[in-house]
Amino acid sequence: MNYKIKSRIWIEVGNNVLLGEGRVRLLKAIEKTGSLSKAAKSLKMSYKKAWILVDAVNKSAKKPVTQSSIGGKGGGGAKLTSYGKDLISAFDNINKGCWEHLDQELEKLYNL
Amino acid sequence: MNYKIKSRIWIEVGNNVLLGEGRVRLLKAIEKTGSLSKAAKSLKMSYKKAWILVDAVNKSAKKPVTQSSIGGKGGGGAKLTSYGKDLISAFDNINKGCWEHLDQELEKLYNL
DNA sequence: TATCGTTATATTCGTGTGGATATAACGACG
DNA sequence: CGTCGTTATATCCACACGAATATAACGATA
Repeated sequence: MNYKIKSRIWIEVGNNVLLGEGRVRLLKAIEKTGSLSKAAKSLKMSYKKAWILVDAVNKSAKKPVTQSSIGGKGGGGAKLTSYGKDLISAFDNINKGCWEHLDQELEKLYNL
Repeated sequence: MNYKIKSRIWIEVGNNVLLGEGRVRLLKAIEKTGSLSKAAKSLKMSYKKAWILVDAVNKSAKKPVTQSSIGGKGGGGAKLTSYGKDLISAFDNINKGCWEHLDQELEKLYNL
């Protein structure tokens, strides 16, 4: 009866959260805009929160996920490392697989 | 490198959350203790929060998930309906399947 | 060398969430 | 008929979290 199965997945390394859906959204926005402040604005998120998230990602990851520059043309900016892009691809792949798996499980609720 | 993929799933009906991991834990505690207050205590949860959760479950579900009585021997109590037990079984089944699926996906992170 | 937009960081403030508390109603039972 | 432990509900309060704000540092470029 109109059931939906929803999910949130995240990747931990040690005791720290490395990537979750919110962090991935933010990283993608950085990739698109080339700046942390613009990325935050595009997601209607405060700069502070965005900065804390990116900082946490880089502290948990084995290699830097973003590379930022201060000053210079346009005031500076931030972009993803190729390692960061690889992580995002892996996360998206796993997350999509999870959704598809759960969609198939919906039938287990049909008679309830 | 010591990656873990974690997940939370929940079932929605319409726009309301029907069951999530916390609610299932609470319902199982009710089944075990026969009382909402004892269930809350066993989970170190306030009675208020427990009551609100159970109320939300019953309001979202098509049929009652718990049945409670006030007064009488022992002051009253709460127990699961057979419909409630079926829902919990389905949830556990789907959740366990999700974990196993994600465990297999871990290999996608091995080289990162 | 002044300007500009960004990164990076501290501080203050409002708000919503949960915890603690209080209380009424209830019904079996001694 | 009084006691008891529970369900059900309202009220108050503390704390954590995010939003908003302020400010310093930075480097290319005009």
